[in-house]
Amino acid sequence: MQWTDERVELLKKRWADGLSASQIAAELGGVTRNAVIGKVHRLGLSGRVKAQPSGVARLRVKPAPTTARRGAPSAPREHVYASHGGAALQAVAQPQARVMPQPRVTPIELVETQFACERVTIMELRENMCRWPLGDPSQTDFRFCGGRSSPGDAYCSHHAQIAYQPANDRRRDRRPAIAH
DNA sequence: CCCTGATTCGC
DNA sequence: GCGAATCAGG
Repeated sequence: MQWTDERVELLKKRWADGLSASQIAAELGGVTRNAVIGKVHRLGLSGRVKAQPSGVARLRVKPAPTTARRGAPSAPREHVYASHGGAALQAVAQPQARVMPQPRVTPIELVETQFACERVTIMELRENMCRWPLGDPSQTDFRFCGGRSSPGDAYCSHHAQIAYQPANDRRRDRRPAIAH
């Protein structure tokens, strides 16, 4: 694939939108996230507006000329960050919690977490995560189980058991009620 | 492990 | 210029 003007423009836009490199790569197609990141750097777009904590410029010392080749794991690159933001972190003192932590337990959670689902949002859902729905898809608190599933499989082992329950097994209610 | 961006360097 | 391999981090 080549970086046509159109693709570059879309890349710029999505990058400005805050999408991750992998997301952009998926949208563009034909490129990996590495390609996207590489291009971003070549375009000089790197370093998205990340609330620079203090006035400390994120200076990066030029790496000393090294004899180590790419991929030499035992050749430790010297740490080159001039600042790690330590001062800025200290400046942000944690305010005392004014409100007691509350065990917010909604009825839905009572029911749905009985099997310790990950409860991921659709954005967090990945290929190898269980897509068992939790709750009302029209509500904002709708989640998916998110448990580990074999890549390509819709559900985790637990929910697959429910989903693919053979019809002739249902006769005498052998399995626990489908509560979740 | 899943992911993120950053960097190097052979091509 | 491109991007895989790698690093460093969340």
